[in-house]
Amino acid sequence: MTDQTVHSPAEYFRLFNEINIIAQLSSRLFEQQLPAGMNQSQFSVLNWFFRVDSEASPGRLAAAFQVTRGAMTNTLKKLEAKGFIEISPDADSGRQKRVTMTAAGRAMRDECIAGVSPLLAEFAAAAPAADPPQLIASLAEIREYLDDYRSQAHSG
Amino acid sequence: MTDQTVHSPAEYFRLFNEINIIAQLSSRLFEQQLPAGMNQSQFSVLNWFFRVDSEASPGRLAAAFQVTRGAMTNTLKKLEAKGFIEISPDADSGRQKRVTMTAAGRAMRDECIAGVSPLLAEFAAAAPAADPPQLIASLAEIREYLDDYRSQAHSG
DNA sequence: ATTCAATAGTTTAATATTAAACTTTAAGAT
DNA sequence: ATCTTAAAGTTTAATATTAAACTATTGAAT
Repeated sequence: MTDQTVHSPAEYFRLFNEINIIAQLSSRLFEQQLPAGMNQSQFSVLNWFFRVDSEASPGRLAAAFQVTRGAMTNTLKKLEAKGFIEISPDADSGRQKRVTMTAAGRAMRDECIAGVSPLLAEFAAAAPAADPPQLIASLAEIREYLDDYRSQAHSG
Repeated sequence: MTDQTVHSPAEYFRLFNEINIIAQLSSRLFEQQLPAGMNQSQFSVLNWFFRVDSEASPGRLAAAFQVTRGAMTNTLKKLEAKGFIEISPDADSGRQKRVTMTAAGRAMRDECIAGVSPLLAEFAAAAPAADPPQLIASLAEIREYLDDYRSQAHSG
């Protein structure tokens, strides 16, 4: 149990302000480094298959990225049209689908990483955040809180 | 090569991932607390007039929030239509405009704050971030870096 | 077995945003 | 003075997202 002072709501307000502006700026910068036709949402899905699991339902992906199922339907359609993923019926459940990444998808994921790496390297070299691991830990905590809050408020 | 002094690009990648997800979740939560017809962009402009200055050009506001001038034109139109701001010609410059907040705008800003306060208070009470001021400072540093980076990369 | 509710995915309408083209105004070079 | 360039704001087309309505499937209760 840490000895915390009570932080003001206004402080959290500023916190979310900063987060929003960074999200906007960084998303734009990143997307500019991606190969033509790719955006952050599409890349995130390909990268998820690389990092997390070799297959998933659309709903699982929507939950992972905190977007609506409709948004994920749209993103997956784009990826499927370009041959980066395959969408097949799920043998175990008629209402679910099974999404997997193709070889072309893996290649595109690598291309995206290559495109983004210089920017990230430059960023890491400049090191504008004093302690990234600590920062990530704090943000993860906030993200989990928000995620729980949403679940409670909407379905409970 | 340790990640202890020099931080890895991958770490920054995770950092931006967290930031993006939080931005998405928090924006949605906040907007749900605002009075009907108001969104975060519109509220931010009203709040800016409260916090920062009593008047501004559209371009100054666009720069403050890191959105395009086109986006700001759109937001200001909405606010003007509802009588929350006034847009008048600038006496000193024929190509600039002068935006000010009306009394109705101040009232709506207060209403927004009232709507959002319970959520923020709940959040502050739960205190999911160990050290908000430190977190804000780190994020501000990143935001400034990104802002500079963009200026350098795009204008020379 | 039938009914009812929940779940997975899709579709639709509305909206906010970007990038780029455009208009108008200002400022500087000659 | 005239021309050129930059700046401020608007408009347009494209796109991603949400919320809500919709279809189809599953599972549970009776």
